[in-house]
Amino acid sequence: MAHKYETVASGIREIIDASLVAHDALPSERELMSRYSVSRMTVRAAIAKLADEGLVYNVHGSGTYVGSKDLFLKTPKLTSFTEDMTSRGYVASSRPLALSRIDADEEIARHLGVPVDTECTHLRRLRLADNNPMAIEDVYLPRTVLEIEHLHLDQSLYEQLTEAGHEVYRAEQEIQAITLSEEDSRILGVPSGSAALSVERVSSSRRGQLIEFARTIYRADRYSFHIAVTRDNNEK
Amino acid sequence: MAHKYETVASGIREIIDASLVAHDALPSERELMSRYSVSRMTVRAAIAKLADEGLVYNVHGSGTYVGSKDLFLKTPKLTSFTEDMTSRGYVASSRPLALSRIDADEEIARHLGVPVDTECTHLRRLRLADNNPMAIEDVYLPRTVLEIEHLHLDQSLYEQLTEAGHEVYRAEQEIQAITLSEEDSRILGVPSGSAALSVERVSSSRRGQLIEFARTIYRADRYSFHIAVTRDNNEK
DNA sequence: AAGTGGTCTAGACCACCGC
DNA sequence: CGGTGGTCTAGACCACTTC
Repeated sequence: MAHKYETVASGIREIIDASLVAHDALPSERELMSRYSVSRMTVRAAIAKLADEGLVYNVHGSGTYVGSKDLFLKTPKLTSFTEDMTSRGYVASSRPLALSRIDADEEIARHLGVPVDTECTHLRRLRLADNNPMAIEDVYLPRTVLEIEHLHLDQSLYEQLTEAGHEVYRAEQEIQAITLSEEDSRILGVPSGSAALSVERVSSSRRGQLIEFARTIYRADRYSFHIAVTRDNNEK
Repeated sequence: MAHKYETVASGIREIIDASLVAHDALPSERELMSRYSVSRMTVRAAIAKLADEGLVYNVHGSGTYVGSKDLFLKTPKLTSFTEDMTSRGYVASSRPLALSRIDADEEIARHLGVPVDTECTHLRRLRLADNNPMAIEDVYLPRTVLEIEHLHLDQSLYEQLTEAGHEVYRAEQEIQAITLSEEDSRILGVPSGSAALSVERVSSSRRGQLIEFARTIYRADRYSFHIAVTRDNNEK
């Protein structure tokens, strides 16, 4: 355990697991200070971390309390398809449908922030969960980010990007409902004209460099999107 | 300006607006300390607030930088339909379709965490943007939260809930693609069988009490969901 | 090696809640 | 009123990036 506040945070987790339920009060910050022999700032750093995850919440002047279990879910996180499926209890797999070098059309160029006709790598994959079709994914990468010859279909794309010095840190996602094309319906094994969930993702590095544009089309009958949001009343 | 860190945060905003663009470095924390005559912790509190909003980001050992404009605004936030439409540049309006007292069925009871047959208030509204149908919204509230006689159709529901001591603080949302029913297609003015975006929301207070279950069905041709996500590599 | 953000101490006073 | 979390000071050392 590298840092003290992480030790304290783990300790608080144990206290909660051992003896507290939703809306019970935690020991006060001053009590935790002496219990772990740390300064108050360290206790507050630990609590801030747990509050960020929604495990506890603060009430000014009253105390810190255990959050309700129904609301445990973390802030939405950027995950790979494999991570996403694993967390949903499926075994993820993948079948390549196409891999080619293309010139960016207007839409791809706009999303990647590059000029039209910039050389790009295009990868189209069928994504499966427990060996059943779940989604069709199209990924577009500027050739300068990852050359097509260096792309290994049997390794995680994010891992390869990290190794190439383009670690994905954040992404913007646009979620919409669409009606499946004839071809996509056939690939996904659903009736033609079915509804589907389209997720367009633009990924970037910590420093803001655009790395990837991807569109994933999920079967509506097998996939939904779950996010937790909070109301920010303390702006400005 | 109540607190010093807010003053510092405003000052940093001004510095950015006046002379910095995306990925430029901010003055160092120690420089800001002396410039505003505050302690380092206060500077860090200000920067933490701005980083939370995505306006700046930290790089350990290097500096604090201005976030890229494309990526800064969209931390997912819990918004009312009116706020949402306003931020998208539309004028929101509403037309009540039904208001009744019902007994919770299994689904509603599960979402609201109450026994089946608990008395609830049900409000169904057509939501319009610039006077064009955008969505159909069904809201279910336990009667103990807001009695049907106290519900005013001409006032914001969230305002009324706040006044009744049930301020909505966070929500879990489930987003999926659906195929519109005959009736909903007619109400929304789209062809029968069109795809639509369904957003189910369970709202709760800061203390975790479940307040509201709502399902909003958006026209797929007019609405999409935009969220920014980050990759959390620092868990555990 | 110099400069940056990350963690931490040992105090202090303020704002808010509940009795 | 006493106890709580919220803000703040004036230092310190560590970890990391950059040159």
